[in-house]
Amino acid sequence: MQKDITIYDIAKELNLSAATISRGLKNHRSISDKTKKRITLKAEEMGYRSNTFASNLRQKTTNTIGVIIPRMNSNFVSTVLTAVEKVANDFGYNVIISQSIENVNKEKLNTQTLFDNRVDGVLASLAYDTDNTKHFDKFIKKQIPIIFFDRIIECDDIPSVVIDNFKSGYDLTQHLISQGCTRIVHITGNQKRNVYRDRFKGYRKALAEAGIDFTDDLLIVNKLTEDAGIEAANNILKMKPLPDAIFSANDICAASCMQVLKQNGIRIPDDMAITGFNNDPVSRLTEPNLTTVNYPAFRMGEIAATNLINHLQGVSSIFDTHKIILKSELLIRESSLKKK
Amino acid sequence: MQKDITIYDIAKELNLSAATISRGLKNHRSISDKTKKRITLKAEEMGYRSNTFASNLRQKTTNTIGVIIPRMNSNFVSTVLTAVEKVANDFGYNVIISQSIENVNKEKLNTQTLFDNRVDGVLASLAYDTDNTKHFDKFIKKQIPIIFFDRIIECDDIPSVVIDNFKSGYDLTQHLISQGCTRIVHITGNQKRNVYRDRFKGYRKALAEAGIDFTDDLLIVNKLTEDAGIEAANNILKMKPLPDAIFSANDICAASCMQVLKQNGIRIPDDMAITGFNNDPVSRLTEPNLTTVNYPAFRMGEIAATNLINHLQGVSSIFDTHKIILKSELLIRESSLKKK
DNA sequence: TTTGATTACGCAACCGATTGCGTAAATTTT
DNA sequence: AAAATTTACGCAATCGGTTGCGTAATCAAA
Repeated sequence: MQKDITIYDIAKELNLSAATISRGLKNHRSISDKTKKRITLKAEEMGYRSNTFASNLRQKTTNTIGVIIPRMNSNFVSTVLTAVEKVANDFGYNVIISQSIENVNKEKLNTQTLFDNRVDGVLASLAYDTDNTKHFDKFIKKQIPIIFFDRIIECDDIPSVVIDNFKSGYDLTQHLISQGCTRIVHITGNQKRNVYRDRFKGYRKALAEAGIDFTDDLLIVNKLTEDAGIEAANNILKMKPLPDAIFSANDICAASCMQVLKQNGIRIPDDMAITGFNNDPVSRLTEPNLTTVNYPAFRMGEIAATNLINHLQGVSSIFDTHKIILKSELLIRESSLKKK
Repeated sequence: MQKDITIYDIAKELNLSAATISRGLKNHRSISDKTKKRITLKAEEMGYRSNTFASNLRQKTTNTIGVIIPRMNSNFVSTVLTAVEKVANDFGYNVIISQSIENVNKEKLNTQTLFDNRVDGVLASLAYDTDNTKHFDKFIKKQIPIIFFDRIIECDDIPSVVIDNFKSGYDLTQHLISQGCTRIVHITGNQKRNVYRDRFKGYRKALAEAGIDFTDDLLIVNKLTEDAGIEAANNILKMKPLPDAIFSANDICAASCMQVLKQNGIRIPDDMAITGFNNDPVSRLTEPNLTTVNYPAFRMGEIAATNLINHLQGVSSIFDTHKIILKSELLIRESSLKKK
């Protein structure tokens, strides 16, 4: 295992100083073109690679952005991450990803890890039960920029990128009502989380506008997992009278729920219409296909990462825009289309 | 934005040397317990955080492991990553994840990035078309340990963690044959990739043992995506005579394929049995549920990461075991159970 | 009380790149 | 040709922990 080549080694070979090598490699203007060429050539020849740590230590910057997400095993999150990684790489940034497993305490640990790793900026989508942003204060104090995406908390110091969950919830519900549904169950997640809270509000508003009463027994709050969908279905089957529609706050839960209902002889959408949320691939595999809301995941990751990096590079400030709302659209499929 | 606290600041406050602070914080035995306590307390009080770069620079180690994966948006990969992250965190390691997007060239770039970031070790699952390990040589030269998992290339210098794809392919096919199927289509991926090649071999062997001829028109090679499944189904529908079973090398493709077949009046499993691979959640959402092979994803990530870190810490060597084969099991569900 | 062993800590060099300041050489201006 | 600029580069300090070696102080043994 040979020793690493440093700028000092190159300097010695070329009878130059390390300072000149450093400047030459960074294309500094005070180095003549001829010398620059000699330097880069020699560096290449010797197999030089810059030592990030020495550089970071001196420059107090890491060219790394940290991302906190609840979990990465959803189509939505992995798509966002793909976009973030792409943008970051294009700008020469590295990405550190950490999962909170939907747990505030793990999320707090994650912020600490990212902080200790001195990330230049942070992108975060919050855990189920995160209800304040105190654990992000350390970043703010050090003026390390943060952008929340999707699962956010409104907060003066932290801008965010989201979709209009309220409107989407409203649109979905209105669609169900337009199909003649009046007894619509809503399956959702922890109401601390903006996305679920807002969808629920949209649902309430649509009901109210249609003059339909809302009663608590129509609301199911769970983890929105595959298993939770099965359990929800079993509870729904016990309801009297049976509901005529279900609006689940994600596709996975809607899909497993639908399956159990079908197994119990419920015809979808005739006996019961179902809608999901997210446009996850499973929404296209259920039978009937699931009506859902398309979520611009890639775009969201792209925008969040681009804004963060532009801020870091002084191109623009993340504080120029406090909240960016992306367009989401209703995808009406057979699971909610009652035959006339 | 206040200045960062360093060990020198703590040293000044306590009238000690920086060396003592450094040792005290690392619980070095040559520092008295009383002094250690004073140090840790003061450090806490002053809000000290260690500067990783200074430390890395000096120690020539980064406590970071790099992971290369084709994509993270599959249940299998995200589960592996979750396990890797968990193990790494438990041992105080950081994880850098990079996606090759199933592309050798991107994979090569990724190895370079990880190399430049001086990761202490590497875990990799190879892209579709990777057919040699030359781009990993730089790690080997520097004695940076690598472990391949799942998508591997047999190679003397790089140990791996896998499942027995050959046996699983064999078992699945034998199961289909036991159900009376004789004309079994195999949908698979790039044959450069061990996982697909081995499953195919298992399939061939089961056929041969049952005295069933294999003909090329029963083989469909594609990207195993949702769309590829749809296309495959359309091609299968044109086959004369129709096959009586399909063995798809993953669940996603099997699921979308099944859907199209059903829409065209094919009854599953009576007209055509279908099996997938991976035990992806979608395998439980199709109707009928998909027969598949359970993949110990979490365990695989756990083992790969643990072995790598143990090697880094000198506890054991990754070269003790050249290849670890995890147990995978056939999950027989309705999609392949022909009624008698 | 003296000697030898042990404990507890400090000194200073180092890791490798960066950068403000200084200067010799080259070039332009008067 | 002398003076004023400009060009091109070097010196040396710096970033913050780490660690081999050295030593004063404490303690046990003789």
